[in-house]
Amino acid sequence: MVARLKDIAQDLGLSVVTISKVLRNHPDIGEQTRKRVLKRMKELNYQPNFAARSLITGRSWTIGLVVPDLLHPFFAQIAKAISVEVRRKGYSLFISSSDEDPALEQEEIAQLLARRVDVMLIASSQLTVESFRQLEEQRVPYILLDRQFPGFESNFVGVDDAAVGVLATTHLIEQGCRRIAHIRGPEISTAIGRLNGYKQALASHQMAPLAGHIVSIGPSGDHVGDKAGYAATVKLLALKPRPDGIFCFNDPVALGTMRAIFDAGLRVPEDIAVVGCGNLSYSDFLRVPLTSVDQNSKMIGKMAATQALKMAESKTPVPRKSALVAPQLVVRASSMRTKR
Amino acid sequence: MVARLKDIAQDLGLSVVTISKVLRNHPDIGEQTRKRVLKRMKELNYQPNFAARSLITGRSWTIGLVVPDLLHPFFAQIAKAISVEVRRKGYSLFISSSDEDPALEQEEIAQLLARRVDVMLIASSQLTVESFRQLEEQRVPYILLDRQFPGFESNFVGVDDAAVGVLATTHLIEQGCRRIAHIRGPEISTAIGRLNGYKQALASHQMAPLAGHIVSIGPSGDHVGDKAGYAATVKLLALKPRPDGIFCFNDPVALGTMRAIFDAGLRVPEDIAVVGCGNLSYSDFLRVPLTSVDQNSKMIGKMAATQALKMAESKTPVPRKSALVAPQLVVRASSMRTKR
DNA sequence: TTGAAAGCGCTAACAT
DNA sequence: ATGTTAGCGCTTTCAA
Repeated sequence: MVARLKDIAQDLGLSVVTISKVLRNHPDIGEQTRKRVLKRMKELNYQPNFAARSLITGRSWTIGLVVPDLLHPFFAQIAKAISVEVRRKGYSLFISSSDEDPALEQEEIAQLLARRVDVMLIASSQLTVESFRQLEEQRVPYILLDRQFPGFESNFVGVDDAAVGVLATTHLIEQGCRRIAHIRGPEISTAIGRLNGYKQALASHQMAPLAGHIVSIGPSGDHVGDKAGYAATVKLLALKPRPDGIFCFNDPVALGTMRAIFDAGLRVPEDIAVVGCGNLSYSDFLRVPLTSVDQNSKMIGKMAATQALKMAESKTPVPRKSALVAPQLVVRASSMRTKR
Repeated sequence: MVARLKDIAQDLGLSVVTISKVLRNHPDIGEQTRKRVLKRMKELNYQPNFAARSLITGRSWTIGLVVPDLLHPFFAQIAKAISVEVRRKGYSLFISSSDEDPALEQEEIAQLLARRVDVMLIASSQLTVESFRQLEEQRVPYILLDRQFPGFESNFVGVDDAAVGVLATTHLIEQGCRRIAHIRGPEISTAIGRLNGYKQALASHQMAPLAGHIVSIGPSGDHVGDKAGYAATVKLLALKPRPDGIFCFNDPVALGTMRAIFDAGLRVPEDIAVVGCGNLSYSDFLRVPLTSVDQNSKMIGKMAATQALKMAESKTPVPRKSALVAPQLVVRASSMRTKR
């Protein structure tokens, strides 16, 4: 059988409360007693019963994470980083993958809420802000990851998407591109931020997007990003004059873009330079290695975990905090038009 | 405040027990009463307190999953599939990433055990079988994923690794390769199984591995697979005669292999055909798209979840079961030497 | 068909 | 420095 405080108490002729105090490093316990108790705990490999503890403290020592797609390396990396950080403090992590389905996400949030998680971390695939109401109502602290909602104040950790756009676009300009197109993502904060960064970078070089140079992949998710990128690029290639640089919403889109360029008999980067976002692990191994903006997902996970732990530990509500992580450009062949 | 059974009982002038019975669909409750209770539950958005329930039933409605690396698409896919399946039945999933570190894995298992998970699912990075003892002792049902331990009986779900080796090697033979090398993985069941399949396929075609045609990537994990694959391939290319086909332990290794072949001024597949394992998502986008054996990780996750749920629900120990999932060959350019 | 009593393992508040 | 009492929210057993 699994040992309980009561067992240890009986073995040692002490009361349950004394054992409990030792367990939680309560100060007023005699040195002798403490040692005896700890010894016996080791012997029995005692593990506190979290359910019992939760019942009385009202805390579950548990954190919930909901991501749109666990298969996506960006979210997998975040999940991994969070898992590592919170475990150190004795928390365990529920992870749930919503498959980019808002209805499923709602259910998952509800289920984790029923588990009385101490904090919720959500990379939401919602378009509206409704599902966060139940969190507010139940007073469960939560942090949004990666995607924000305009006009909705909340704790947030994610990459600085405007900086992503600036970084990528400025790089293309510096590589000599003069007709830089952007294949933008769907109507979520990340895509909007990158688009804004793109415009901003052009503006600071006295440039502006040419007609038809901003195309959208539509509402499609990452799993079909390459197909959407291909289609979008075909449109761009039909323009006259055609672009000489393309900043893609993300790496899967950039793969489709490069394929479309090759299929048209053109070269990367000589005819068209390409920059993606995400810095996926395969970027090095492509026909033309892909320049990409790294989102620093590990750091996002770490910061989210730190903030989550702070919120879990604090008795009183922690002030809202929005943390933007700096992205980083990783230059590879797909954009190297200048020799160095 | 969050609603409790007691609140509903008071509101309706019933006892807590009655409410509890309605909650669990207990038969002997009057139709009228049941309806009244359910109505009130909806109104209050009642969610049962899992901690209280666990405390008395001894079940947590929780499942633990430990993988070596959540970033690896193979494990991410398994985790995702399991998460989907178990949620349907009202279970939540703790996911933990051990970073291929046996000591960390031990800790994570211990922590999840302390959480009283109903079932443990483990893709172990252990070399020995020690850490499973605590599971046996505490009588927590568990299932090993992907990696087995010779001579150690346990529940297991994974791909049929011998079939992986047979599939890949037979394919290379059929493509006309006659000097087929194998870059094998570390001393774990998956690598050993694939190696055996490789030998077996050669044998059934009256062939045998040539001298020096089996090289190992050593103990390195997947994150440096490409470097290890590169080094191993350099050795193979030095052989006379050199191989005309290489079956690689996994896709990252195959990437390194192809790079080494290109660096040597040779062509894939004309000079050397290459087959990997894992069918990673980028396989289509490489300089030469990579033929790979798919491990059917989604199915592995699904079967593991089904088995786990069966074990969680059953009062008595469920008979041991070892399930091998059939792999599938996905042919791409890296091995297509014959026209069709 | 409904409810009263007991208790799961632990912690908080208050004695001693 | 140690122990007593009470109770967290729920389920189980048994009685009405």
